Amino acid sequence: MATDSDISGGLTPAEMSRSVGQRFDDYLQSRGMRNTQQRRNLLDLIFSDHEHFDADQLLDKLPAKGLAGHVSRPTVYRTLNEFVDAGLLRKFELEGRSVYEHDYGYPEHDHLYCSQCSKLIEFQDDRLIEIRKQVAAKYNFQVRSHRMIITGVCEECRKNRRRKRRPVDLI
Amino acid sequence: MATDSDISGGLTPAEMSRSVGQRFDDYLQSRGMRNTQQRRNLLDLIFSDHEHFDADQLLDKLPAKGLAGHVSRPTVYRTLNEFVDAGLLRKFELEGRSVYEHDYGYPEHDHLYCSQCSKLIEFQDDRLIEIRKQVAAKYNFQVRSHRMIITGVCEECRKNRRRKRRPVDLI
DNA sequence: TTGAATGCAAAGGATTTGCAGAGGC
DNA sequence: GCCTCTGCAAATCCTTTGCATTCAA
Repeated sequence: MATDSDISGGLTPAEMSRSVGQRFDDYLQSRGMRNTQQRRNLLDLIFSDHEHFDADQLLDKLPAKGLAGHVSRPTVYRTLNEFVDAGLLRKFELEGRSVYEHDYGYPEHDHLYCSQCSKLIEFQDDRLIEIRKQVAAKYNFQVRSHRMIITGVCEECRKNRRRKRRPVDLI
Repeated sequence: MATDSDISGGLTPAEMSRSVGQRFDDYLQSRGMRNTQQRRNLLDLIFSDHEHFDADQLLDKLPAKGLAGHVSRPTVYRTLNEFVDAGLLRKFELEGRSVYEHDYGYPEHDHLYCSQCSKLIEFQDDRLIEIRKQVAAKYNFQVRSHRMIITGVCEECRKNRRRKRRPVDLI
């Protein structure tokens, strides 16, 4: 395990995007929803790489207002919820914001979170699944999912620690 | 392990409140801050039991506005941050809100979260600490803390599942 | 007395919603 | 053409902040 690329399923972004697109089409079909330009724009943008992102970061990556391909803020939020619903994205809370990552076709994993530079590092450890299984059995709890986040300081920030300020603040 | 009472340190609430009070006094002293009526009210209320809560739930437990012992909303928020700072409370995010639980004198643990009734169940498993240690070593990551939440449906809600609606919605 | 803390009102940031017009199917 | 979707503006929710007053030390 487990940088972002180590952990991926082995498909190219283009292949991934195609199969994700099919799944989303099915989702739309089954609900009588429409395959709009905006939904396609967002899906393409999101599945062109494997990064974690929040709504604002996604908006920043979109063409500016007025340009072709732009999508409004409310539609971005609405569509992100649809993607989660369709099983394409997973959502979790970090520092009061919603953060999204690929779900469909992407192996289950957890995260290290650097509180200095806000970087998320993925890791995978099967023992977590074993533990959650045992705990669930003990409490007669029906598991849907889990989320483990280890917070601290990443390797890079440890090296750069001449000052205590965040790199972000120094820009 | 581990209902709330199983997991606790074995002190009575009164004993706990006393030692927590001392720690908070030290915190205030060391920063030239004042031991106000409002801070005492909140500390007493919070450490009279071991429940998880958010700011609104705490406000609901306080005497109503106008009555003795009431504390305003901004002061509640300010004081909760102080308690976290002082190491008395731990804070985490759930469904977009900040949730608080006892930290000082309370063993490290993780949670099962019921998505139907919003109940939090505590559990403790030392293997998680071992895993986080190993993962941290692999990524040369300096751990400060971790948080694991297993989401699903609790025993009670599984039994009551004649309807799919939340108990909350039925009231 | 004096600076810190409180309460009020208002601001702030993230996200959602009502509605009229645009656009899939 | 019908009905969904979009974009706009405004609302909502949670939390924080500015400021005059109150109060602990």
